[in-house]
Amino acid sequence: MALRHAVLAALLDEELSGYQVTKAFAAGVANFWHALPQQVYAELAKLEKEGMVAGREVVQEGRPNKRLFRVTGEGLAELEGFASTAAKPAFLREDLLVQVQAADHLDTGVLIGRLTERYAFAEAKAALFEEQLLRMRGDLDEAEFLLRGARVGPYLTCRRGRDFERANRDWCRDVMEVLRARQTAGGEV
Amino acid sequence: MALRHAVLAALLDEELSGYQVTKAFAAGVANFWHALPQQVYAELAKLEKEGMVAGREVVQEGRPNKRLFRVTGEGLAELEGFASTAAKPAFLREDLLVQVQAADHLDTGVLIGRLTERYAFAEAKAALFEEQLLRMRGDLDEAEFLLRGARVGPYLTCRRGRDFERANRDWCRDVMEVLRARQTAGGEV
DNA sequence: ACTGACTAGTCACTTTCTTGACTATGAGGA
DNA sequence: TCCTCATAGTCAAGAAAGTGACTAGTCAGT
Repeated sequence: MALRHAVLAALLDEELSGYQVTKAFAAGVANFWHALPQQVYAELAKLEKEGMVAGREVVQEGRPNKRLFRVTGEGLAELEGFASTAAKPAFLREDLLVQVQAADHLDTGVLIGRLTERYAFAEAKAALFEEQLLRMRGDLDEAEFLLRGARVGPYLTCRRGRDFERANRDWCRDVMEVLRARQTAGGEV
Repeated sequence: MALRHAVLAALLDEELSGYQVTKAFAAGVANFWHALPQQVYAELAKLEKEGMVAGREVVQEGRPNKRLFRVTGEGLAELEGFASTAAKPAFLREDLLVQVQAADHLDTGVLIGRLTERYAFAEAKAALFEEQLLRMRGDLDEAEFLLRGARVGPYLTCRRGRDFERANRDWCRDVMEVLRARQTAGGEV
């Protein structure tokens, strides 16, 4: 039941529409969680019913009206409660890891294909996070921003996202190297 | 539907009982996936019905009998199919990230508590993975093992698990440093 | 004699996540 | 004019994952 808390956390700093929250989750502001539009809207509806968020209709011209949500006092209390109970650590859960686990029994060429894809994805994602970090800290250098910046929470989670994807990228590179070296060595013998 | 493939991958190198697979998943051989006993047994039953794994009863003395499973040709084909379709990249999905995202609105002391817990957990997990790696490569040095060792798949995924937990540990440390520095700086102003 | 831990496994239930489709409106380009 | 994309959101159904409780025997320690 952490999706609700992720939604609350996303709404803390700004008033957003469901659509905007969705975007945030899709893009990678969801460096800290991931969810589809349907889940986001459903969760927002539940949160509103429970009084954790308050929505207000905004009439727009030239595009559909929207509802902006903000976190209420109760919502903040809920988040505080969540933060004060132990967080369960996440596990790595990647299809690619399962595939590499079976590497010795599968075709190396196919696997290298998967690794190449994941490498490119990780690289792109890391670059995206890096951009976000730059935007967030503006013209301050990182140390200064972390000490005196207004909101460091999103910055810190974004940094974790960046480093995670960098680690994925490096791991893909290393695994490909090993697989290629073994192919060559296998030929030698 | 990757649990089934994770189970298949776990059974590739050795014939295991459901209980042993469970252990593997619980401990951290599940560096690449995580599942509870109930899920493992249910998946094994399904896989057997579909002919992906074959079980055989082993009568034991002094302890309950068990059923050992091995992957069949069909099971291997299923894994090959899985490896040849694109792997969907995983996202970070940690309670603690959600909590840190909201850091600017929550009590720093409470958060540092969570971070300390996660730090210790990550440290312990990383050490465990490191031990496993040592066991797997025996007296060979890493480069030699990766080039000539019999089975490198599990080694490579375990290395990813270790590095993941190290990254978690380092991130926790950095976040705590930032939060503490800001508390002090806040007091100054 | 009792307690707790380990082996080996199962049932029932709930929550969460994912898939796929569908409603509208307006803007910009071929 | 038609097509596609972006905004803004909803419904229904199903697969996957997680929770809690429970059986039953063995072994080591207190």
